[in-house]
Amino acid sequence: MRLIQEIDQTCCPPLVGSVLSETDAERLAQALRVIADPARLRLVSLVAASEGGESCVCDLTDRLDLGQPTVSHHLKVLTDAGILRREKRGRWAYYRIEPEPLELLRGALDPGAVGTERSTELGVT
Amino acid sequence: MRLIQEIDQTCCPPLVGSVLSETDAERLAQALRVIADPARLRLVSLVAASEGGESCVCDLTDRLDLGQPTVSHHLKVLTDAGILRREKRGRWAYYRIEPEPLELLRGALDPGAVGTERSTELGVT
DNA sequence: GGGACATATTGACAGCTATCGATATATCCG
DNA sequence: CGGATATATCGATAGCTGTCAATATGTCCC
Repeated sequence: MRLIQEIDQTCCPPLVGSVLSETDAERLAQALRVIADPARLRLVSLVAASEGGESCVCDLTDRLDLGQPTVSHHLKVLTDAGILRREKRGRWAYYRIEPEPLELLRGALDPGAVGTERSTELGVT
Repeated sequence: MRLIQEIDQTCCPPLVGSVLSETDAERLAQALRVIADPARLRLVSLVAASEGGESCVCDLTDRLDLGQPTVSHHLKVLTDAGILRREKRGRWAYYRIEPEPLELLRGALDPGAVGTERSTELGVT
């Protein structure tokens, strides 16, 4: 039983700039854990690089040296997180990138204030 | 026994733009796992927000609701990854952010080619 | 030296998760 | 309907890691 772990607007306050609350840290960590896996990184990379911007599971399974259930599992994790979108057409399931979540994660990693004095200007709690 | 897992220039080819090799995916995943933890995210956030850009361990231990050995462990993981730098002065150890690794990770997440045709232009393997 | 303090290391353990084989579900086709 | 194909789900397991208590190391000061 896996919980939905959608990466939404509220998941990713910037890592630097103000101190992360326990809740925010938990949320951001959960979002990062989704992509902190080699198989899932390769899946995202494969889908993004595929022509038409989408891949069906069979293509992905072929290239990952992992069993089909395992690939399916990773795709579910990525989809639940909102990073991939699933569309079923006939017997096949096609996955494509949903750009926003990755962009949000990226934004959370650095607002450009690392190592500067800006951090103290922003009302540290 | 923990391996050094320095995040260097070679760790983070872009996630999107070409297909990640198994090795690159493993490296990037390892780097992401370092920050995919709520305690470590809060540590980075705390250090970045502290005045002077540095904190000693005692300050961090106070604010994390975790035991001192646990905080020390997380600081070691972050330091081994190159995200924090340790400087010992007297009895105290001070940690500060090393901006580059986070910036590299951030860069790996998206070169701006998500969902565009650019990915196919870049020589997909 | 010796006590107090700050931090690091060690060893143990519980919880999580990546993986697999087996099976279920769903869709197409003849 | 029945077989074939594509994907998802289930149950089990092994390996990893975050956490802690106990202890070690290092530093200052009297």
